[in-house]
Amino acid sequence: MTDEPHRHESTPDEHGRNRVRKSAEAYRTISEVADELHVPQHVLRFWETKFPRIKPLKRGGGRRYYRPDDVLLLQRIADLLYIQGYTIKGVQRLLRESGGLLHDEIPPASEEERAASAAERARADIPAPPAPRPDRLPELPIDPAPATSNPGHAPAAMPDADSAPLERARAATALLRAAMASVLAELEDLRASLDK
DNA sequence: CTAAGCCATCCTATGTCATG
DNA sequence: CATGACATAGGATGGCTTAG
Repeated sequence: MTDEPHRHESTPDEHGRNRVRKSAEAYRTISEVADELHVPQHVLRFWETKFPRIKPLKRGGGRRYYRPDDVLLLQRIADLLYIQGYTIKGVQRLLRESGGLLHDEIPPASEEERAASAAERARADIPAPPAPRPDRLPELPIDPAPATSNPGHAPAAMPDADSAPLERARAATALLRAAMASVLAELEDLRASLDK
């Protein structure tokens, strides 16, 4: 089979690099996916070992080519891990329990799942991991990726499809940044007073 | 016998480095 | 860009000893 991953026209990316812009259906290399998700490459490989459902195409030399489906799934995993605060186990269970459902259909944090995940955390005594300051950060429900409910059509991957959850994630990130900046300022003050 | 304290080991979720 | 080995920090777990 000549499953040559298809590329598309080339345009400079936001960094000015002349990067190949791919269509929604295009296959992506690990570096592209890592860039897109803001996750280091080794983390993607690590996830591959933890989530058997992540199965990028491998071509000669062992190079990975991620399908849009894979990218979506990875996006969802990243969201659950980093935004929702699930553990890998929790995400694994979500995927398992969601049966055949994939990325765009991972049960949007039903009460049971929330409870199960909370129970798991309680058992492990995990304090709501990336411990976003509860008094400041907005609740980010596992988005049901509503826009993706156009079965058989353009992959949910692309911009508008997921923009709402993306916006929420961005808002949360901005708040986190602000919180971290103030913590950093405090630490610097402390250090300054210690240096005296 | 039981509770408490200490220590070693394992696990998790990455991160780093070497090498191909 | 790939794989694999090793490192890390914090928490969980289990075994052993000691004191009441």
